Amino acid sequence: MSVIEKIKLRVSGQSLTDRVHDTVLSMILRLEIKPRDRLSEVQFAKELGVSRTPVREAFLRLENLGFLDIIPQSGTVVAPMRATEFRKSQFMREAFELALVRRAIELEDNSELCRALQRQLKLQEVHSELCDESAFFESDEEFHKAIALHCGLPDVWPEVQRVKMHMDRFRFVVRSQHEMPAVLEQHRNIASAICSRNEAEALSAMTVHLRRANHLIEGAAKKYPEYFEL
Amino acid sequence: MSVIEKIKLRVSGQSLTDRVHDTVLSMILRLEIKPRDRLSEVQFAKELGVSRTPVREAFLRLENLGFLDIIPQSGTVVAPMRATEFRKSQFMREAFELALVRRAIELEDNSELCRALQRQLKLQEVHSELCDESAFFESDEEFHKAIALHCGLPDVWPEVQRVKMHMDRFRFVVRSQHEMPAVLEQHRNIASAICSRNEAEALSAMTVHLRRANHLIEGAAKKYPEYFEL
DNA sequence: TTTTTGAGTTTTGCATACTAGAATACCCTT
DNA sequence: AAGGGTATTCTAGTATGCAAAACTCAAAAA
Repeated sequence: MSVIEKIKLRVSGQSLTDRVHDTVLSMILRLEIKPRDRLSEVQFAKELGVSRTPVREAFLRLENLGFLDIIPQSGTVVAPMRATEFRKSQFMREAFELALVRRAIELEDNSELCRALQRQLKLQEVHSELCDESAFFESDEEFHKAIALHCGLPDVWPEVQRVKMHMDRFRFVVRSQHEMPAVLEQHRNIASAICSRNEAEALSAMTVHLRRANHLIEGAAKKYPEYFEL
Repeated sequence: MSVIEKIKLRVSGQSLTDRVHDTVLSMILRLEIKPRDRLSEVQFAKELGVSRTPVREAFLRLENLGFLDIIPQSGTVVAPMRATEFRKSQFMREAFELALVRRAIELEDNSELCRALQRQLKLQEVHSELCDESAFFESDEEFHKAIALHCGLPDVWPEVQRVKMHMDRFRFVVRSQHEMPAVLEQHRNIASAICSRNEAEALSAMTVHLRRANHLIEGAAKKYPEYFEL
């Protein structure tokens, strides 16, 4: 029997390939299909009511993104959470976001950025009090996105998002329910340091924020060894 | 008549898709097919003696990489050199390589890295004297690659390479024949600053190096406006 | 002269059929 | 019962066929 019970095309992109891609990616990130789970092009095609072609093209995209391992003539599996992948993503995200912070501080007029950050902080206060995790998560993204956009680098944000997805996948396994207040506090530190143009402080605060879940990984690897590859 | 005269599969990867991908990418980077040139899946399939499928899959990969624009039901064109793409790639490469330099300097034992850098410098001296551009280019890559590898981040190098390709495409248009001595000098500065663990100097030298071609872009855009999209 | 419209061509998107290789199951041998 | 070898059954890789959207261009109408 399959690992999949019932699937539907979730997102309505343009092409079938896009929709299948978004659907499968969402399932991977939410751990509805788990690392090392075996996938089958024909099975997904049947479940989704499409042909193999868009499924295959979606799988190829997901392999490029590092979420699937396609073994020729053999099979396709959800990529295990690799220590190397984690280190790589961690490094890349730090490199991006710290460089963005530096730019944000060099900005001649950062008032608009500061307003945007404050707006998200207010939202996060509310979401934290209401324990609305998904809304908090969304505002979290907007917070980081705002920095990229106001630096005049809107194209960089999708790239940050790309590596962020991998980190989120790791973090999803070790998610602690009540980390919203801590994250909010870290965001406050980042925002205040940026707006007061304190570079050292801003870089430090962002580093702390981005590394917050690092020490939890090995615990998760012990708890779910079948997900990991170390 | 086609923009393509005679093509052969150049690289012998594993799958046909891989080979087509490498072939077309090489043609794009060498400007054998030019920005805004119209491509056709069927035409390439015929020329290369394969079916549409591997060509299509290669095209999709190249679209993801940002080298092709696929317009549904209309056509596929080589992506023009976009100012936004240039800024993005420039930012990303700086973020990566500066972060790598920081790590290299924090390395407890960087003797091996320094030896590797010196080795490439020696090679570059020779290649520069012999005016062997392609060999110099190769050693240039190895120089930057060495930094990533000796930081214990081998997985990051392919990512650097990925954004580097875009920059190289820009630089190919504005290539000045006799820049090898200047590049060699910049490499020397970088290597000596890294090996003497002078962080500020190393970052500055790397920044200068990575930005060396920036001011030439607008000239190139005037000379070949049909390649660019500003 | 300008615009429109419509037939025909070309394009990619998607579906399906086929091939070759890898994994597995099964049978035969010992 | 265990081991080895073969046949079957999966898989992804590739080829091809079909459909629908978009572009071309010429002819007709305003």
